[in-house]
Amino acid sequence: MPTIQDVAKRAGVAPITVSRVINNSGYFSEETRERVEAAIAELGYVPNRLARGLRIKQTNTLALVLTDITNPFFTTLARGVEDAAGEAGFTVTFCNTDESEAKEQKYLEVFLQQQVDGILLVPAGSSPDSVHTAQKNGTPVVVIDRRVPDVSTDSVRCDSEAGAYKLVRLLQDLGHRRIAMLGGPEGISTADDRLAGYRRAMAEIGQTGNGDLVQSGSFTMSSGYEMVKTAVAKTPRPTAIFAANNFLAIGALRGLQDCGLRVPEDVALVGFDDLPPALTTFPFLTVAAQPAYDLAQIATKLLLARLAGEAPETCQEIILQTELIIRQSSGGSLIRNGGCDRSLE
Amino acid sequence: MPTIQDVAKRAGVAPITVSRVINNSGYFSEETRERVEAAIAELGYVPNRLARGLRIKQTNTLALVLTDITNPFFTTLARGVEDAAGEAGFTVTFCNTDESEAKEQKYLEVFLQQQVDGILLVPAGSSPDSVHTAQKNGTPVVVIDRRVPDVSTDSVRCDSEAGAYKLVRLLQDLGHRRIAMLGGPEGISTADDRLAGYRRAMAEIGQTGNGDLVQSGSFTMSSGYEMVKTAVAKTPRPTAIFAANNFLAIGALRGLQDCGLRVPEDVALVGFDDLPPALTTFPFLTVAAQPAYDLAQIATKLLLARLAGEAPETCQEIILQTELIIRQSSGGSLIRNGGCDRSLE
DNA sequence: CTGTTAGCGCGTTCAG
DNA sequence: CTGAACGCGCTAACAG
Repeated sequence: MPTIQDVAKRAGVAPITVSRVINNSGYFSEETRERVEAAIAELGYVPNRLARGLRIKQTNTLALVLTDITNPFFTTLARGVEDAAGEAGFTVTFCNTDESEAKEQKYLEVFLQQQVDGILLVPAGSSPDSVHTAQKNGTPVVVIDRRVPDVSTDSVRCDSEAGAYKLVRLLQDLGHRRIAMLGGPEGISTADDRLAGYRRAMAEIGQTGNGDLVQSGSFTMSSGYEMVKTAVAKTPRPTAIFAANNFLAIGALRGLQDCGLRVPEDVALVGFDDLPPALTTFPFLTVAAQPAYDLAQIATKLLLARLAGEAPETCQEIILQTELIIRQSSGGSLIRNGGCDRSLE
Repeated sequence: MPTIQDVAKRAGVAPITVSRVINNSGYFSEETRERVEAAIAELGYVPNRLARGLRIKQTNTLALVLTDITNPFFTTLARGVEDAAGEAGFTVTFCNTDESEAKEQKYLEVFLQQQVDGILLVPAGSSPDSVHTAQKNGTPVVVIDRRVPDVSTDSVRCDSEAGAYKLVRLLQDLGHRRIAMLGGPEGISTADDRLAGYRRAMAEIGQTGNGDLVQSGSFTMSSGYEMVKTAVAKTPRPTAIFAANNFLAIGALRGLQDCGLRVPEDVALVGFDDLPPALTTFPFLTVAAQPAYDLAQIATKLLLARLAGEAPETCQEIILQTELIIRQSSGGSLIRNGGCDRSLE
């Protein structure tokens, strides 16, 4: 592969001149620019970013650490990050921790070694280690979607507590009193906050100790499937179910169908996180939807501002609200079409 | 940030000795290893991969160029690549071209500058430029999912022609003769091949010139929505629709519902690419499913073999088959539950 | 406007 | 088993 030296020789100039042309920095005449560009084209020269990064101590790269790349919420997030970073001339490197703190640590280490300029992190657990590691290294971090305890860091997320509260209140307004909760992993702030929102709403109707109606699992379809079966086996049977994320809701729906229970006639169902329209055969689930794309844009811009030294000294904590989207699965008087073809509506 | 020199000083050894310990190469005593590791821990030393890559001319990084990261087919692909690469100690860098050849060129340039060791490419168009650019640079490429004309390169994909043929034959076996096709972008091999499969099946029932039944658009929900409306406006109305990918199928379903047409009673519908169960409220669409994860694993292993110099000289072209998954949307005698709750089945 | 010198952090080469 | 010298490709700092 040709180097900047080869280009310089061919153009009859010094390497630094080639560098100036490539990066459009400093001064050079129009004529030398042409000569250099001709040489670059003739040789098929490709600048080496490793060498450049080593020299200038900046790579124009951001890292995005996701916990589950198969979840549309996170792919939408990824789009938002990529779009915002791209506009600023930054490249994004993704990875997928599979909700494992060990993987998270490993990837983070790799990113730091790669000298990424900043990190957008969806934490896989409640350990502050990753954030600390990055901060000790002097690499700015913005935490997305979830809280991490015991660290001071920029963070951008949705108000899960309020979203959950709204959903459960909706169910209560529809007349439900016995509402089961299918929760996410304990220690994950989104799971904890959604549970808190549920508890607050339930307390308002005088139910405080309804431990038997609450379960926690993982953010997967199979977990939703298992938990819902346990939930509907209780006596008396819950009349409504709140699933703490999109995969849990789908699993719950499957489980209810397998039990021969109709949604919403026999059991109402609401979930957290919407499914993209392009992936949904029949929009059916009532959900609290998070503005994933906006979340990502805001987080990325905050990180870029930090890198540019333009952000305020103190840590920023930005919290967006969810949107309640009411569809058939919650049932009740808000939906009026009572035919058998509701799911084709 | 501490460098290898700092660690060396602290441990009372030469930098090269630290290097040997880190990379577990060459010889060193147990005692020096301990001293070096202690120094690394005390200083919080993080090796600089830029410097390492610059020196050894290898980054242990693969690039994965995707056209649409919101499509589950591609996220599954990404998982497969990441898993296979991770096992071999390689890191994966993703990007998203949005089906734009210009973006593809831009990202490719960046990846080459970053000195990635190999590239997995889902081409956004039919131009061989990207593959040529990489090959001229000496960076191995494996093309995934789609064919690229006029280049000799490794490639791994599914047999779209045969998959489409199977789907259309299924419709024909169910009695359909007037079958409309909602195609993808011309020039994208998967779109072209699926059209070819459709044509072959239609020719077998004596229909060769059914140009009015064929449309082409983009691989999006809105395109499917538009095209299906045009399709059902024809006289006589088609009795079945073949959508060339998952987003097109969803869009078609929406369009049919908006026209007051029931699926499958009024119009049968089949699609290409399955939707992940965890994202599907009601499994409903009959599809030709592609083994995305396996595809990715095979492609990655092929690329890694190339890098290791273990692959045969000649270009490999690996073609997998699709699986026909029959659900309600194709209708007909193969489904027997004729109730109104079929979509909740 | 252009060039020279030096060094980013690491690992190969060769010598002990 | 350990180390010294050198260079990977690039650019900051300074000279001219």
